[in-house]
Amino acid sequence: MPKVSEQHLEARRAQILDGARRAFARWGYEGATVSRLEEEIGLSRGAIFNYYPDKWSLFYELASIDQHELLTLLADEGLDATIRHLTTESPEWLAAYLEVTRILRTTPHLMNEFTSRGDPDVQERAKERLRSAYAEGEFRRDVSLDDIVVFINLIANGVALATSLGLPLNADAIVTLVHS
Amino acid sequence: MPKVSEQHLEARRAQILDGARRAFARWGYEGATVSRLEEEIGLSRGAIFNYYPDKWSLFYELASIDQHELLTLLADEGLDATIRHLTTESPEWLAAYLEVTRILRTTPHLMNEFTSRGDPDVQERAKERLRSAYAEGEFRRDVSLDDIVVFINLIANGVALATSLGLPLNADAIVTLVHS
Amino acid sequence: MPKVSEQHLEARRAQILDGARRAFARWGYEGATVSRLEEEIGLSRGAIFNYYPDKWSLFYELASIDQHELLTLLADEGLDATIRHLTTESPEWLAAYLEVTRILRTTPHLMNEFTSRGDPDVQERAKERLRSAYAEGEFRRDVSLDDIVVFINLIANGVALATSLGLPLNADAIVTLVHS
Amino acid sequence: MPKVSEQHLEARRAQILDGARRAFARWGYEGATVSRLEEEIGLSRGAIFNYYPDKWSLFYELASIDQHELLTLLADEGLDATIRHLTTESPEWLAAYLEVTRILRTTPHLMNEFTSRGDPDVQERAKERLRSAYAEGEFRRDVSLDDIVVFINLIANGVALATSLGLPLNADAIVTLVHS
DNA sequence: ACTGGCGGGACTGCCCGTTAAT
DNA sequence: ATTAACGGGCAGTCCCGCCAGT
Repeated sequence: MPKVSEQHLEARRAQILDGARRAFARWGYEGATVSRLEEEIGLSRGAIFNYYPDKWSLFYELASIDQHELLTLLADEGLDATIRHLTTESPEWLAAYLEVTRILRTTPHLMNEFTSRGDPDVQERAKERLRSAYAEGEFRRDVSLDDIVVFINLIANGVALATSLGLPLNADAIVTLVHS
Repeated sequence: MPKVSEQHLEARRAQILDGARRAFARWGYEGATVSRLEEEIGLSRGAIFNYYPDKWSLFYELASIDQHELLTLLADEGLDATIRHLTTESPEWLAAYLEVTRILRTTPHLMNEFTSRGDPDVQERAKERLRSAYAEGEFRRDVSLDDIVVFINLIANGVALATSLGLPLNADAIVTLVHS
Repeated sequence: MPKVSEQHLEARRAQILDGARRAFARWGYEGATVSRLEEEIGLSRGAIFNYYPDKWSLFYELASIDQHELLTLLADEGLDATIRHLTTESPEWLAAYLEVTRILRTTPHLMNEFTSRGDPDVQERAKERLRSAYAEGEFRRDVSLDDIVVFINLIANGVALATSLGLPLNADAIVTLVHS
Repeated sequence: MPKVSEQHLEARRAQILDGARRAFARWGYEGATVSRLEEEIGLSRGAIFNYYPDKWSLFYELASIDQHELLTLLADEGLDATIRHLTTESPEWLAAYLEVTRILRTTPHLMNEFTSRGDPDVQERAKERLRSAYAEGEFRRDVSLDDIVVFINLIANGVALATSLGLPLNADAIVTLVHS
């Protein structure tokens, strides 16, 4: 029997995630000290750690949400829309996202958890979407679909990184180059 | 009249850079504490900081060496060789390289210094190489050279990031996809 | 809505200042390492630096309190009482006070802040007190008031320094010598 | 059988002392790192520590020289000249001199050594000079000579401190005020 | 539910004096 | 005699997360 309504709890979680995303975007993961998280979120340590056990799980939650969104977009709207989405995404947030690869790399436990997370259903749908696009000749046929998937991943990463570095990207050109 | 020979000094610098690269590769930039640098390098703080004023300049030196190598490769051997080189580069080291984008991003002063560094001559030669490849029709003509350069940067970043994340890359496929 | 009462906070501040004064008195400014401050205060780094941003501001606060006390004494009780007060002040603390002149000297920024701090009202009252004492012939007239003020400062500093060096001072003699 | 002439050794010692005095004056005792001493002296650590076992003994030597000079001046030229000398002495050096009182205070061993050092003969002559000045009525008679000596010490210290703080001193006024 | 005081660990960079090398 | 590489200690301070208190 919670003292406050479920809605209140949800609103708090949203508030915390929003603020945390801003803080991570602005300062990066390590640069986003708990103190800065407090500022950006508008709640104190106690409140934040009441909802998320530690800083990492906050970030983890945000990354999971993103991954889900991106895969859903890929499954529903296709590759072009996804790439365009990436180029318009907050560069700073993407940079923070990239930053944590170090933490993942140096703590294998987290790495496993991180990569195996996500809704298998959406992942399957996204893969299916790419498969049919390949079948319909949207991509070059002199390279296997698997390699194309890797390449697309690579483009996505590249876009993320370039965006995070502040390089001006021409989304149209990239979309064109990826195809045929 | 230095106490030790120039050779000794050079050897020490190499030893330090080598160890530092390993440490950064293994632990990431922030994860590579000075203590771990000491371990990996095999020298004490006193020795290390006798050659480089601080941790950052150590990393900076390594990054500069890399950039120079890469541009030289691009200028001399062309794009394909460069991409292949990237895919065989130590993933861990690349990850560390990516990690510092945060530091660069949040300290504009360093960002400027970092991006404007390097030998202008090599940079020009690399650009020239791409220009002539474009003129010779190695790349698609429905997109401007500028956009292609951005795209290639993007590929490079993507390769680096994918490699750092441990994704298995098929260099041939990527090289193929970049062309036409 | 703070977690602890204002009284608690005040008590903590007092505890910290007291301990810090003892530590500075015992070990001098530079000699009072944060570790020793912890010991003397009885709180951890975390607690101390929760109230004061750094070691210097701790010292600064103590010095400000002292200066205010001394000027108030001069304004209310006059010069003799002030000199007597100085001779009974903790020699060790005065020594620490003198020690920081080096820090002030070598960092002009701090010097300005340090000398321009304090309540102007009390300063004015103290000056006024000296002015009327001069007018009433308490001091020699063959020297200007300005020079006398400098001289008094000098005496104060000298008393502080002598006290800090452990010289036994005869307050009566000094008071006598300062006058007419 | 020294390899170099005694003169050379003496010159080196002088060079070291000169540079050290400048460094201490500029940076204070603790602020004068060995590196800065090297710069100012123009010799390396090895050379410096070849002549003086450590930083402290360097300072000690300088302080001893000063004390001797000052007492000699007092004995030969009298109080006024001594005070004037103090007011024209390098303020920075005096400040460094004051700074080490902390070190002396916190290490009783050094304190004893420091205060008991010096040529007893000169000390006696200086005292004698003051005694006769007192006898000839140069100072007030309503205060004992001992107290006057303390007072003069105090003035000296005060002058040193004030000078070190950059206060503009009117030597004439001070000399006047000390007398009669 | 929420606050923020607090503990204590860890970081980088600096500093002094030793010592191997010339 | 002189150099400078080098070891190792330690300083200040920041930071995360716990939990006492409201």
